[in-house]
Amino acid sequence: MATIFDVAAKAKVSVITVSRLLNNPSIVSAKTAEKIFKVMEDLNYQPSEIARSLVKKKTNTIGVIMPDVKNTFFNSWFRFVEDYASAHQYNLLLCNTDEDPAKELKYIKLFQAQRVDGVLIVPCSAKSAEYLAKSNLNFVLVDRMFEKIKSDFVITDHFAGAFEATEYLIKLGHTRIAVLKGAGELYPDVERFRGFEAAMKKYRIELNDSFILNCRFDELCAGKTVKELLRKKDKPTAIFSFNSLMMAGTIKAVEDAGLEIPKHISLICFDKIPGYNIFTPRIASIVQPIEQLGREATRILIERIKNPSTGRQRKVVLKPKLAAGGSCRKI
Amino acid sequence: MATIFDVAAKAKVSVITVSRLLNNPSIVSAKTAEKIFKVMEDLNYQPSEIARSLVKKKTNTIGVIMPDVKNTFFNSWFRFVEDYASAHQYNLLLCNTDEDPAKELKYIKLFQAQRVDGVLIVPCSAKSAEYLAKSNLNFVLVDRMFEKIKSDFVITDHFAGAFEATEYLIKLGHTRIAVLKGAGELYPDVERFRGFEAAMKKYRIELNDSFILNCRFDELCAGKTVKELLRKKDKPTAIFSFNSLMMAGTIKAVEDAGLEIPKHISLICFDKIPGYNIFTPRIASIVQPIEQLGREATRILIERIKNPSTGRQRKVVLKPKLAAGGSCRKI
DNA sequence: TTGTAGGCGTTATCAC
DNA sequence: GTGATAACGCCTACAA
Repeated sequence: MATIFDVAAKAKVSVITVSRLLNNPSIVSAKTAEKIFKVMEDLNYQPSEIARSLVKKKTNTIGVIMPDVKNTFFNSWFRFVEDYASAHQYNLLLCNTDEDPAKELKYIKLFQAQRVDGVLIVPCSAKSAEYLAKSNLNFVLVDRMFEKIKSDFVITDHFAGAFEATEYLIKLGHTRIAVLKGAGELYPDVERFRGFEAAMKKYRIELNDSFILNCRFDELCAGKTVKELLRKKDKPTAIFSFNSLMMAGTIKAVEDAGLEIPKHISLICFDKIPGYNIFTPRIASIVQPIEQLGREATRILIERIKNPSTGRQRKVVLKPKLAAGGSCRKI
Repeated sequence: MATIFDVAAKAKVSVITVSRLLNNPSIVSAKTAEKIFKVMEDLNYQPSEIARSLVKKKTNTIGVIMPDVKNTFFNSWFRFVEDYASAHQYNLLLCNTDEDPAKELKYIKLFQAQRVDGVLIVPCSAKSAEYLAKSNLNFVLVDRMFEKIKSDFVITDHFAGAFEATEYLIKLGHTRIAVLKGAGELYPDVERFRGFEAAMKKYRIELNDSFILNCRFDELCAGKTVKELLRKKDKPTAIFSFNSLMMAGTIKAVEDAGLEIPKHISLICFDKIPGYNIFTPRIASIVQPIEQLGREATRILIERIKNPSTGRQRKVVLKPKLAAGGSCRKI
């Protein structure tokens, strides 16, 4: 690959003139500029961002860490990030953690070594966030935050979303509501459960332990769990799933049990299920403001990159929206 | 961020000793090594991959260019790429083209400037591939190829897949088969149509022009197109969609028209539709070997990166598989 | 086993 | 308006 020296030599100017043409074209004479441009063309010269990064101490790269691009929620979020980043001349390095804290930490260190200008992360462990906070990296937590860690974050108001969904069911007459939640300490999950509890409390409905179901955030586990639930005598009239994949498993289990939606059971969940637009009835869901989650997070990160000294913590909490659907019925 | 000099100074050794510890630990004495490691820890030192790349002329980065990560097919492909790449110490830069040739070329040049070691691309234009072929970049075309361009590629046998799907319908007794294809010159689309034609010809079924429908590869267009199709007197008994998003649109149009699947109309398509596992009946589909498409492409690319001189063109053509489903009925 | 000098491709600094 | 030189952080010779 041609270097700036080759260009300079062939154009019979000094290296620095070529460099200036690239970075500050106005101070190079038109004649010289034209000559150099031609040589660049001939040599198909592309300035090395590597070398440039080395001296500028800036890579114009943002590292993105998320659980899994296969998840509709995350890949659609990623596109909004990309659009904003790309419009501001930033490239994206992408890594998936599969909710594995070890992978996560590994990737963070990798980004550090790559000297990315900033990190956008949907963290799966408080440890990573702590590491980031102690590091010199600019970063923004997305979708999940940790009380004890002071950092910028952009999240959805999971509490409000779950509260609204629960209230929606209650107002339709449901009291026997099962929730499908994760077993761990993930921020959204914990908040959502708090929202659920709060709504139940507000309407003085007692929680039924056998309706509070912990499982992995995937179809398989949800399918099994719901299948068991539906075998019991004591059935819920509605199921609220904290995750769309678990809802997919739920739907299958419900159909396998020969029950109809919403005739025998009402369903609602967080995020749209994959293929939500062809599935009938439309599953009611709490829709997160994905576009803002992507755009705002990236905007804030770039802001911080440009002005790292700012001590002020940027906290963005976005309201989700309830999208009603035929999957919930009045009883 | 601490540099190798800081580490060397604090550990009271020379820079090169630190460097060696990083690159060839065995030739550094255990005592010195320990001392240096401790300092690294203290300083939270991460060697700069930027500087390293500059001197090694190697970035350990692979650039990935694809139409859209939101598409299930591509994001699942990407994960296989990531797994393989990550296991071989390569990082991934990701860009989406939205099938826009201008964006595509822009991203290729960007990768060139970033000095990525190689490019994995699902190209949307022959021009990009030509540019790549003329450039000094290592690259592998994925899912799509161009006859006139000599390059490594890993693709699915689209012709065979479409042939099999069509034959499947024919053997079920269908002759009035509509195809939903793209309007452009995209390799998979062209090949699939050839496969469709070949199967029809084999069974001496005449093509009906009004059953050959061109549209964009999205739900909306497919929905509209199929809606119109179903309003006509002359209806097909089966629809074969070349893309899963178009199939989603088709399903909606079919349901809107009050038709039942597969009672009134049989459906089959390429790739799994989003939410395929909860939709009933299961839509029959031609399943591409995504894992191999990801793994093989990455493997070949890395092979070429390690041995760029090899002139031999690596061509991998993978067979897709027909996954039957309740969406097709015998007539 | 450890160290010195030079170079990777660019830009910043100071000169002309 | 243009140019020489040092610096960015690391590694590859070659020496000791």
